[in-house]
Amino acid sequence: MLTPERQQRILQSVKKHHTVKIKDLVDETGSSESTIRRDLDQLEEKGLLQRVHGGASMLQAASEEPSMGEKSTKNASEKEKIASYAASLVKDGDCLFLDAGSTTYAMISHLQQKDIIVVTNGLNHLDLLSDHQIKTYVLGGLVKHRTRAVVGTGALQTLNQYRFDKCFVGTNGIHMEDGYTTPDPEEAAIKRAVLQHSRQRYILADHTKFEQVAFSKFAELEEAEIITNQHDLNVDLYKEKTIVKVVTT
Amino acid sequence: MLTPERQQRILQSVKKHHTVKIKDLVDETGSSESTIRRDLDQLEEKGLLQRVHGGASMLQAASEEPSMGEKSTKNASEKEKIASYAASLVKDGDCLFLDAGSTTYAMISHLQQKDIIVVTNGLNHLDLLSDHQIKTYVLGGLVKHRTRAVVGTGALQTLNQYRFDKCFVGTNGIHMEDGYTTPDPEEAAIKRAVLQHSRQRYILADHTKFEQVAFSKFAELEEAEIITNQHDLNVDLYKEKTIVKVVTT
DNA sequence: ATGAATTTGATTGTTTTTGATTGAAAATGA
DNA sequence: TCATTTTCAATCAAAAACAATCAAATTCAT
Repeated sequence: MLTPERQQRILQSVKKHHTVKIKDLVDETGSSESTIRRDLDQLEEKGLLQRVHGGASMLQAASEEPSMGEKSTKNASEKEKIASYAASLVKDGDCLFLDAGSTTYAMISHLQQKDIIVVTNGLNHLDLLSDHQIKTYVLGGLVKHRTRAVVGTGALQTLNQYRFDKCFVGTNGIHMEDGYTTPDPEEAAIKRAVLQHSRQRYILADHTKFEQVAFSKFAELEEAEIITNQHDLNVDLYKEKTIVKVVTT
Repeated sequence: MLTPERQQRILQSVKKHHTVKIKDLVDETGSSESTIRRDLDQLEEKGLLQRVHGGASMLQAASEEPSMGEKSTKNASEKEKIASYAASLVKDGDCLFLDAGSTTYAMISHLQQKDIIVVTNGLNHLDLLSDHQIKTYVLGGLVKHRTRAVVGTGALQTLNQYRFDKCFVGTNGIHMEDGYTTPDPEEAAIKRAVLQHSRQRYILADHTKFEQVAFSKFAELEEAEIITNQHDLNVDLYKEKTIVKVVTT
């Protein structure tokens, strides 16, 4: 692969995901770590991205949509921790569902070399899953452009064909009375169906999601375990209703 | 091979792939490395491409996503011409299927601002479709990493839910006796099912696909119209079996 | 046809790029 | 905090690509 092409791919990847790990770039391009490192140095020199420990991220100035961009980068390290722990729960031979969303996306890098089958409705996930040679099924249905998720009745029907050992689902709100909620009714329908078809059910949520309520409810607290990170809020109350794993490291 | 012809081929190759390796150009033209090197130097001198270590790439200015306006004017590649014509067949209100593959991919840019619904099994298509805000459904099923297509029984079942006004399908081989063929049986199965569910059926194929036979047959010649570009081969024989549109402009 | 001019392909030694290695630095986890 | 793991920067040898050169082949003009 020629240098300009490789660097172009790197830039695209950074633009698309806001942050990339060197390891993922190595997988994606097939080049060595040294080469990627040199590329990143050059690209930073040109002011096209920002080097960070373990990879690279977009420049602050260049992030066009402050709302969306910030949202997905802000709690990146916390999401990474949650994702890392979640991935450690996955065993060889598992068949799992990965919800669309940035936290579940972060899981993928930690799943490599596991002999598993992944089903997902997150279109952004597919690139990385391909890179890691993970056997992947995608739900069929309407493509939601904003969230890059597959939704709709078609997706629900596709889901009926599958049963999962474990599922990892994101949420926008966790609340004692109102359970798990998300803004989009169609995505909620998917999440609901996924939970119904899975033996073990995990909700991935950083601390900003607690005590929040969004429009569409997709499950009661008891119906899934919560994986979250450490924060001020005391989660003992929630622990009375379901298992809550607080990832500390 | 004559010098102007060779350099023309080089330019085409650069335009097509954005970057080319010298080795590939050597294989493609049958000339020696030295000659190619000299050609590249000259072409760079003229400002028609950019030399990079190991090959050449398009000029920075042109390497940005070419806007559709200029693309459709003169120097459109053969694939572009086919894609452009195919897109012109699409009318407001149509529901259509776009096969995975580069020619159908090229159609997408020409579909903007049409009020249509697109169904596809090509994962690479989704980004562009999203960009153009085209209402899109994706087939569900196994993700074929190499071709970035969705295949498998799941996809076939999903297909049963849809009926198309028009479908645009790629192929690897077109042959008088053996009909339309493609190397992968699973992708062939998809193509077959798509044709069955569509009112009007178009096969997109540049001239290299004629008189070729691949492993898996997915339809007889009569079952679809062919859209191709102009070339030496006389297609009258094929016209006895089905409609063949030869795109000239 | 003959000789000059041009183009081509092979060869040479040089430069650039690449990937692996190593010890230092940073992040992580207890 | 300290030990462990991960990432980093620097270095180096191998590989790939390069520019320069030259002889053979081709083309062209006379």
